[in-house]
Amino acid sequence: MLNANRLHRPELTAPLAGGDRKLDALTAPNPRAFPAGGTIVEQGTEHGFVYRLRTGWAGRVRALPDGRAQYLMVFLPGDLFAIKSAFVAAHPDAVVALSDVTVERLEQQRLREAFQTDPEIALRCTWQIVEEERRLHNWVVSLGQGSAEERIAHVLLEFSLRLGPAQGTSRSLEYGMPLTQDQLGNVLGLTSVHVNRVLRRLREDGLVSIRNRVVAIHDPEALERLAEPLRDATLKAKARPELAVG
Amino acid sequence: MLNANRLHRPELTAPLAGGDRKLDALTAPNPRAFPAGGTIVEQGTEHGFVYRLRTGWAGRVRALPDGRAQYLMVFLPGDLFAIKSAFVAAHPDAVVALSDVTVERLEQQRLREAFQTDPEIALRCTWQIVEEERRLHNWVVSLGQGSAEERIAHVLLEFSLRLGPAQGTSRSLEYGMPLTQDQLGNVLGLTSVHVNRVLRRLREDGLVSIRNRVVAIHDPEALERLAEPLRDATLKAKARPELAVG
DNA sequence: CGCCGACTTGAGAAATATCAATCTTCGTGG
DNA sequence: CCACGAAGATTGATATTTCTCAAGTCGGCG
Repeated sequence: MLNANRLHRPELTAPLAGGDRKLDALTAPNPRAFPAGGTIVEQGTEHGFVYRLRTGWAGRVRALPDGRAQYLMVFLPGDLFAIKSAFVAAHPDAVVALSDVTVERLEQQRLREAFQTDPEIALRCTWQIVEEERRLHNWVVSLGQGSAEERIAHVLLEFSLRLGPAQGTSRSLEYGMPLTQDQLGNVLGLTSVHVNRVLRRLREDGLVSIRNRVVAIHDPEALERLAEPLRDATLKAKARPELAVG
Repeated sequence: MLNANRLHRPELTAPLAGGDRKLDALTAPNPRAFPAGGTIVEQGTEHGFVYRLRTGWAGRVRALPDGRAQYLMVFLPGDLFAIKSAFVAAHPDAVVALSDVTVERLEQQRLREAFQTDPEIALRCTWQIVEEERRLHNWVVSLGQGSAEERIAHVLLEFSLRLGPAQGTSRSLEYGMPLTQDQLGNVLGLTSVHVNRVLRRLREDGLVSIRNRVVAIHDPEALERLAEPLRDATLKAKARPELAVG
């Protein structure tokens, strides 16, 4: 059975972990595997499933008609996606595998029923939706106001926080990160060349380095100082969304 | 009583309009007025209300510790906001009045009850949440990939579309728009100086002009051609979110 | 009248993109 | 085990976009 640790979810405190475990019961027996670069959910299709990422990284990406591309969300193990499709029509953007991944599928119909009868399930799903909005808000702030340096510092720290418990610490100072610099550019709204140059500067300044798909944070304080302006207040206050009592 | 037309919501087809009317019954008797620049919802506070914007423009804005600011959402008449606070803990960002506004307040408690018993209410609220995410996705694409010109063209067209029915056409070629160039910059992630220069170019090229808080679109086709790469597929397909049957 | 906020414009600086070569790594077939 | 090829990373030179700073200008309003 999956648990919060295996799912790498620092935020999943007890009630969320409970909901997460209960999702197992709704999960189709055999997880599906996709190779890096594969398309997990096609653009604009309707489909009867909600997904939970079991291993690997995935991302929602929008392809512009002229060839540009922009990632709209990065999913790490434990994240639910296409969750809103359980409640509304399909999303217009594809979800692709950023590394080799395995995903679990949940039938929309059964999830909807469980959502209405089981508060823990409802909390787990609601948390995902709210968390996703929080990330989008931060993303807008990052793209709108952050310099390349700030954006990169911020995103590397965010991944670190989200992966934290996987390494048994509250923050991973070293973690696997499958994105190419090109993909990182499409996450951050920068060209891969510029991502590369900024990463070099950060490496030369001893803040952080990426080698072999592994991020190593050498000076967490300095990196946080850099990303500080983009840091969202929710994290500072350690606030957690709580289900309002109906 | 409010109706879809007065609320300026092109998207509110019958079932949404029905939910909208039903919200009237949940609305506190006296709408509140705020002057331009006023704070409707303070940053980080808990409050027992959901709001519906009746007249004027408002925006959710994040202030960075170093003085920068970034808007996360622009609300037009008819929009519900702080809606998620009915289901989860408070949002960390303030909502401010971009013009003189009047807002209606809805008690969270009563809205939650109505949400669970009335499908039209549920649809109306769900639509708002999904719509907000759609806008955020487009915003990320715009900030991440759009040039200043594209972003400005795109946002002016978006406002036009959202206000459309107010002028009795499907698209307003002329509409009031209370944002200063400074605020527009904080929406688009640009400085007001640059916003100004780009607007001048667009004006000189005969695409669009802003005078006296009024946007006049002189060449809709050319403006759309400019914004085309940022246009979201949902609009092209005229897809509308539909409540899945539980 | 005179001030204040918003808009406008200019000059120059900084950030980021573009184009074009390498260089490295790594898997794969011979 | 090696050669090769492809994809990603790195770097340089240059162009473009956007910002910064500074100085007006314009229009409404007390």
